[in-house]
Formats: sequence, C-alpha cells, structure tokens
Amino acid sequence: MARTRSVPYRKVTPISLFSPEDEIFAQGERAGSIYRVEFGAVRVYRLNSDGRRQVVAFHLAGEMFGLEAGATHSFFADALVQTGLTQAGLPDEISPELLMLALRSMIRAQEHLLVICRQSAVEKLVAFLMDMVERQGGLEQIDLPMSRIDIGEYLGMSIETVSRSFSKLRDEGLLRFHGARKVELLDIETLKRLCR
Amino acid sequence: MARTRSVPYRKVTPISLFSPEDEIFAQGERAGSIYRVEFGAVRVYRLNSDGRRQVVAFHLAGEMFGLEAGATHSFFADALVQTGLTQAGLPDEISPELLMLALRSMIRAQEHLLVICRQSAVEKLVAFLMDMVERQGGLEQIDLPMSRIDIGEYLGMSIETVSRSFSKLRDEGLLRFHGARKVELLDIETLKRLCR
DNA sequence: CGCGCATTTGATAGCCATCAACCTCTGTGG
DNA sequence: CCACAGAGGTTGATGGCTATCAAATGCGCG
Repeated sequence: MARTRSVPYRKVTPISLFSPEDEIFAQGERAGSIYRVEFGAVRVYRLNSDGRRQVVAFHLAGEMFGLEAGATHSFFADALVQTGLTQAGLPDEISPELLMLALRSMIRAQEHLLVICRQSAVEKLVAFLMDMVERQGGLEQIDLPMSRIDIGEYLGMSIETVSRSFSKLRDEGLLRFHGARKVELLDIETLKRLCR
Repeated sequence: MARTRSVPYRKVTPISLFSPEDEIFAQGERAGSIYRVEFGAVRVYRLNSDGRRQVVAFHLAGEMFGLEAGATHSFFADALVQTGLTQAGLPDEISPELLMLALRSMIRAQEHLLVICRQSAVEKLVAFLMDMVERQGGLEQIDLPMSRIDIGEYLGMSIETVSRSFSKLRDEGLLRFHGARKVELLDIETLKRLCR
C-alpha cells in the first residue's frame, strides 16, 4: 500500500543492525530522524495506561517510518527479527515527498481503522494477510515476521482467536502453513472476497 | 486535541452554507482544497464495499479537514447540522504548518485506533465524550451534533449499544441528558478514570 | 395535537475473551 | 544421537459482552 521509497534522504547513515526485541526508539524520546528498513521488520506500538500494548503498524523492507508530529516520539519501535536500518535527519526544507509520507501514514492508519472496526475475527485476519501479501510483492507465499501476540495486538483480538481463525482458514483449504510463520495462500480470489 | 487554526489560507472563500446531509465532497472527487469549519459540524466517512459506513472523523467549529494523500478524495464528507465552511486552495509552497496538519491528522487517526481496539463499549463512549469535551473548550455541558447512528459508526458499535452505554452512565450518575443531543458531565474525574 | 423518526429498552443468540491443557518446534546439554 | 526444557502456538470449555431482532417510548416539527 503506502510505498515510501521516494522520500529523499539527507546524511544517510550506514546500516545499523538490530536484533529481535532491540529498541529503535521509545515514546517520549526526542524525534527528528526518519528510518528506512533495509532488511528485516519493525513493529511500532504504544502502551496504554493499563499496560496493554497496541501495535500500530508493522514496517517491512523498503518502507520508512519514524515521522512525528511533535518534538518527541508518540510510540515505541523495536525490531521483530534481525533488522537493518538506515537513518536520516529531516531535510531542512519540508519536501512534498515528506508531506506525502505523512499523508500516506494517515491513510494507512485510517485503513487500519476500517479493518479493525465492524469486521469479524476471520475478516480482520484475511485483511491483514492481504496487506502483507501486497507489501511482500504479491507472492502467494508470505513470511510473518511477527508472533501471534503481535498480530493479536495489531488487530485487536486475542492470540487464541488469531490462532483459531488461522486454523479455520486452513481447514477451509484457503491456507497452508509451513511452520507457524510461513503461509501459503491457496485461493487468493476467495480470500479477497472474504475481506469484503 | 488537534487544533488546526494555525494553517495559513490562500484565497479564502466567503463562507458557504451546508444543511444537514449536504455533501461537501465525495470519494473519488478531485481534491485540492482544505476546508475550515466556521460553525456547525462535519462528518468524514467511507463506504465499505458491502455498503456499511465507517465514520472516520468528526470536525467541529475551528477545525480544518480535507487534506488528501492523492489527487482525489479517499472519503466522503457531509454536514451534520447547519454548517458554514471556508475553503482554500493548497499553498504552492508546502508549509511546515501544512505538514503539521497532516501529522496531527495521522496522530488523531492512530488515537482513534487506540480507542476502538480492545476497549469495552462504555470505555469507547467515555473516550469519545472526553474528546468532545476537550474540543468544545472543556465545558461540562456538550452538544452532540451527530446521531446515535453516527456515534456507532464512529466507534464501531451498534446504535443500541451506544444507547445502552449512555443509559448506564446516566444511571450511575455520571451523565445528565437534556434531550438526546445535550449531555452534562456530572463527574469528569470518574469519567476520565473510566477511559483508562 | 398528532405524525414520523430518533432513541431507548427488552429478549435472545452468537462471537470472542479468558482460563486451561496440550502440542510442536527449537536449541541445549548429556 | 537422544532427552529435555522452554517458548510459542493450538485446541477445548465456558462465560460475558454485544449484535440483532423486536417493541415501546420520547421528541421535534408541522
């Protein structure tokens, strides 16, 4: 969906490496850089006051993130798997491309909203899968760099419901698993119809 | 929350008037203007492919909306009540203020996401009320320019559940109604605690 | 005053969160 | 090479919340 390769970098750093769970930035920290995922995957989340985590976004290779409205980050970001990032300060001139990045992030958040509201568990999961397919180049076999917990926190449902929904789709012959983190989509047409 | 008065206008039009249900722009229409609500209230929504409506945002007096990522609008917008809008073309130069408007819209969308996910019906409704209070200047008496249907479509719940949640809060002595569209908040501290 | 629509209230069923137990995979150490 | 431990994932059972259908009530407006 929101491809973000077109935003120009200034002072691009060498690739820095992050292991799973390594923090990239924390809520409240001073912002001012944008990041690009060179390889691996990132999750962006927020902690509610009662300690529950809400995953706001995942970012895959080629995508950019880290733009903030204020001087400080409103979210946490960490690596899901071995991940390489480059980092750049914001350009002095606010470029049209930067504005586009912000607007696309907004659209993505609103799309996410549409998915989460008023959809059943299976529908949400299918929408998530279709999004992942698109962002991984449309191949029928996709990697899920995130755990079931992450998926649940992203879609607003329990891990058990995530798992049960996967099983349901598998039993209906729509998915095939190769381990828990590799999925093959067996009938993309039917799946597309499922997410309305 | 996202006050948007600071974005500078170019070629501000005279106030145009909209009656309830009057369309301001439609999904797919050519975008390129931003709007400011001079008085009244606006709802921004999207129609799912199955015809259900998802309300993405409400905009009250003093707020701006209509910024788009692409050349065309991704959403519909119409007036909830008698509403006056001014309109301006986008500045040629992309101003920092415009970027801020985009970023604040993004943050607002993500906040909305946090409210809708993983919160009970009453919690969502309280969060909605607290947002409305803040945007109406913090007074304890607030107007709801939108119907129960709109609130339901905004929060992702049925109108019956909206109504029942209102009744619950009323029975607990936290709200008093003066007609269905005027609410008095009787215990803001307790209400704040309720939305976590 | 009375009509029509919005809202509220009631009854019921279904989905999903939760608690619990079991399974699977992976890495480690004997 | 195998046994084991631990984490992540799956499956089962149950209760609660909320969507849905249905009906009553209230309110705005002519």
